[in-house]
Amino acid sequence: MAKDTKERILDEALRQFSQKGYDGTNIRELTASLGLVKSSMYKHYKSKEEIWNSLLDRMIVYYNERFGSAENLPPVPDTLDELVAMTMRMVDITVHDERIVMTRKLLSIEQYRDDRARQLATKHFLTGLTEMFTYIFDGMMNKGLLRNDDPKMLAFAYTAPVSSLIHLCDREPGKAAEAISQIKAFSRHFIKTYGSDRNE
Amino acid sequence: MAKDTKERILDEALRQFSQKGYDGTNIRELTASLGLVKSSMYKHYKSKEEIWNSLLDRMIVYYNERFGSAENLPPVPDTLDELVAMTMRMVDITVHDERIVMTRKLLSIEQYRDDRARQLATKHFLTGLTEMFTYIFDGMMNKGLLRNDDPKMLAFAYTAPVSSLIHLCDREPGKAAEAISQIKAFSRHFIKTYGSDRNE
DNA sequence: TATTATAGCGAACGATAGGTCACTTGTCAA
DNA sequence: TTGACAAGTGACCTATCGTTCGCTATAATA
Repeated sequence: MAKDTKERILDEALRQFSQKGYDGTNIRELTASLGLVKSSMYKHYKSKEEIWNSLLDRMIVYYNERFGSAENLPPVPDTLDELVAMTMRMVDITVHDERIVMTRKLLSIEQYRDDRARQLATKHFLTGLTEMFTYIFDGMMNKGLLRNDDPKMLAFAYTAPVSSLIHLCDREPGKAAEAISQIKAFSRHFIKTYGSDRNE
Repeated sequence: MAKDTKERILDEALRQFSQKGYDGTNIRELTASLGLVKSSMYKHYKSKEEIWNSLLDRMIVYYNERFGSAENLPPVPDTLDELVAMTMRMVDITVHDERIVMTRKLLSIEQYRDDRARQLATKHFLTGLTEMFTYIFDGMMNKGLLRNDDPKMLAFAYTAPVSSLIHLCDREPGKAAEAISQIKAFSRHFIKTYGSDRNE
C-alpha cells in the first residue's frame, strides 16, 4: 500500500506541476486530491523538492525504457506511405497519452528553472526524435526509398515541424485535430520532396 | 520620473518572470533590484497581477509594432544566398536581443497558466514566422527563385526547424554557436532542395 | 509662499506556504 | 498476545507572501 501511495503522489504531482508549475503547486491541494492531508505526504517524501526530484527520476527511467535501447527502435518502413502511417501512429500516441502530454508541458514550464528539466527538454523536444529518424531515414535510403542525402539533416527537417505541431496540440487542444491533419499534409509533402525517384 | 519607474518595473518583471516564472517571483526581490522597497511598487501598480497584465499588454504592442503591419515585412530576397543571409541576420537578432529572448522564455513558462500568454506563444513560436515566410516564399516563387510549390507548406517546413533551434539557444546558451551554424546548414540544405533548377 | 500631488519608505497585516511532531490506527511477525 | 513498524491525522511552527497604511521628502502649481 505504501508504495502505491508513493506512486500516486508522483502521478498527482505530474498532473498539478504540469498545470500550475512547481511553485504554483502546494502540498495541501496535491494531497487533498488523493484524499490525504498534507502531513501524510511527509511519510513518503521528506520535502516538496524530493517529490520533484523523484518525478524527474521516474521520467528519465520511463524515457530510457521507451526510447533508450536500440531494440525499441521502430522498424524501418518499406514504403513511403508506411512512413506517413508510422508517423501518424506515433503522433496519435504522443498527443493522446495523457502522461506524455503532461510530461511535455512540465518540461516546457520548468526547463529554465531546473537543470535536469532543461536537459530532458532538449532530449524530448529535439535530439531524441532526430536520432530516431536519423536511423529510420538512413535505413530508408539503404532500401532506396529516399533519395541519397544527409539522413541527420533530413531527420531534423522532418521531426522539427512535426514537433512544433505537437506543441501546438499541447497548447491549444481545441486545434489538435487541425494540427494533426497538418502533420499528415506535411509528412506527405516530405515524401513527395525526398522520396526516391524510382518510387514515383 | 514616475513613468520611468513604471517602465523599469516592467523591465525587471520581464527579467525575473522569464527566469523564475510568475509564481516564483516575489515583489521584494523585484523592487530591490531597482533599489526600491516592495511597498513602493504599489504606487505604480495596484497588484502583482497588474504588473503581469501590463507586461503582456506591452508585449502585444511591441509585437504588433514590429511584425504587425505589412510595411514591416522584410524585402523578398533576390537570390537564394540572400535568403540564407537574411535568415541568419534575423536569427542573430532574435537570439542575441535580450528582451526578445526573455519574452520567449516567459511565454514558454507561462503558456499553460495564462490564456493571453498561450495565444502569444502560438503567434511567436508558430504562426507569426510561418505567415512572414509564406509571403517571402510566394515572392521568391514569383521571381523564379524557388520551385513552384505551396508557399505556406514551405514556410512551415522552413521556419519550424529554425524555430526549434532558436529554442535550443534559449534553453542552452552554451550551445548557441553550434545551433546557429546548424541553422545555416539547414538553410543551405533547404535552398538546395527547393531552389529553382535554373538557379543551380 | 502656501498648497498639493507624487514617489518612496518602514512597520505591520492576514493569509498561506512548507515542514514538524506527538498521537492513533492497522498489520504482521515473533 | 504482544511488540514493532508503516501510514495517516490534526495541531502547530516559522517564514514568507502580497498587500495596506501612515508618514516624509520633494517638486511642481497656484
